[in-house]
Amino acid sequence: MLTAGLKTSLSLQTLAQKLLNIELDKTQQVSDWSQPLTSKQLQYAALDAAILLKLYPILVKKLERWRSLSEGNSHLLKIAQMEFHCMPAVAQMELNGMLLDLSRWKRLGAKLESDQDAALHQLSQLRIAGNAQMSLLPEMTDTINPNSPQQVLAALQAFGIPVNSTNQKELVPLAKHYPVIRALLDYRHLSKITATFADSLPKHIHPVTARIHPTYYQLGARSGRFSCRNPPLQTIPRDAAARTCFVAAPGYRIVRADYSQIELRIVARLSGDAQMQRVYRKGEDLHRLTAALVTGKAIDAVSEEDRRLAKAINFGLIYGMGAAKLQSYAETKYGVTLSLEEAKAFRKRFFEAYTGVAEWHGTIKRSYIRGTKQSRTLAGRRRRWADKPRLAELLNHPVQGLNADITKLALVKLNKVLAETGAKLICTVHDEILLECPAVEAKHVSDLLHRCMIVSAQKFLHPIPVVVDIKVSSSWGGGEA
DNA sequence: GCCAAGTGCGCC
DNA sequence: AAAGGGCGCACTTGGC
Repeated sequence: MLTAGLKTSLSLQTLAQKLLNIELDKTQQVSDWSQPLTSKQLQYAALDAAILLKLYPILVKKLERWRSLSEGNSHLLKIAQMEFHCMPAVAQMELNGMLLDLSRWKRLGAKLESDQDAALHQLSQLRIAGNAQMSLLPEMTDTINPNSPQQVLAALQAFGIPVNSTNQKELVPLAKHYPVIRALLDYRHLSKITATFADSLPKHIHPVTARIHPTYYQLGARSGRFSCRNPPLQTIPRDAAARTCFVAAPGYRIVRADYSQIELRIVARLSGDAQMQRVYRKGEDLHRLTAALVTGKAIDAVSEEDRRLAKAINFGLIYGMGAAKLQSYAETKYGVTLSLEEAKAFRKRFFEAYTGVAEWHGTIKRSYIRGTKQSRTLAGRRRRWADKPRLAELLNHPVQGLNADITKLALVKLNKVLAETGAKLICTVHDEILLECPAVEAKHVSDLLHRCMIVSAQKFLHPIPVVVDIKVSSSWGGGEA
């Protein structure tokens, strides 16, 4: 069950070969280990461990050699050591796993399935406006597969709906004009959720522990983030209906904490942008400020829709999104309709208002033009590219990567202080950490978690304030501060 | 039947 | 001048 470890791209065999000039005979690896071990197997196992001692000093030297002058001469050994110290936390997460309220989950699954059937039925009933004689979808659902992009596209085009693709980006703007597209999107959403989550999660319940133990890949993402599989607990739908099914054991509570707007705070820190710094230092709302700046309204006149627009702008533009993508992103993810001209104008005003961000982009653009093939976070984490990276990758890595550094540092600190409590680490989702602890300890444990996360982020974000939202409840959903 | 690539979409 | 990033999974498609 426990598979924790730094799963790297280099095998031990390769390392031994390259650095020690030793050929490891791996033929024993696939031998039968269930019987009493042969002397060959014992030798193989011992050598596999002994080789690590020889590799250690060589690898440490290599890590020390990689210094970055621009980042206070920090070397890679530091970030590597943080990864090493993070490993026990990862092992704990996998071992502890999460508890799923199976009957609740199955009730939710049944509801989703009936909703899905209803959506499919609606799809078959709907007639296209202006084409009342023609029933698009009996044909569509009887003879074509609604999961086939090819067939769906052909059907939509046959009825004169102007689309080139059937993805959300194309369909969402059309949903308000064509009920059939609304129904199709509803169906697809429900079928995604039922297939990927409702049906699959119960299969991952461990027969002995009755809990779900996914695999966390400590360096699963090139940014330094974790990835998570079997099942992917980092992609559980965020609505309460799904997350309240992940529960604490009887007598226990789930304590969860997440960083508030961590990526935007990192941008404020890295760019030194005056407006962003000011808004965070005053504890104000960055999205409202952006809304005011791009629409020209006074802060108090900003509507909820303006604020949603601003979220799309903030999250999109800091990583170099263009006007056309901003337009469809705002529509698809935030339900805000923009013309291309508006998108262009907002993009322009965003960079006029946040001049520090514009300059930060300029700096990265220059290194992009110089053809750089690597990027570092403030903590010293390095990402390298075999070929020339895209600009957006260079813009993103210092931010997403530092978020990973901060969360991992928090896990390291947490592992130390949690030992004296009954709390168990059960999950982490990029900027969020979940613990499960005896109810009586919940207050104490949430204070510890809060402290660890704040201190870790402050180390890099100072003087930008750090905010951690923390909730205690009997499940992953709901809960109170 | 299997496999790899492509499409689409869940999360941060 | 312009260019969002990072994942994992279900399903189809096209080839064997």
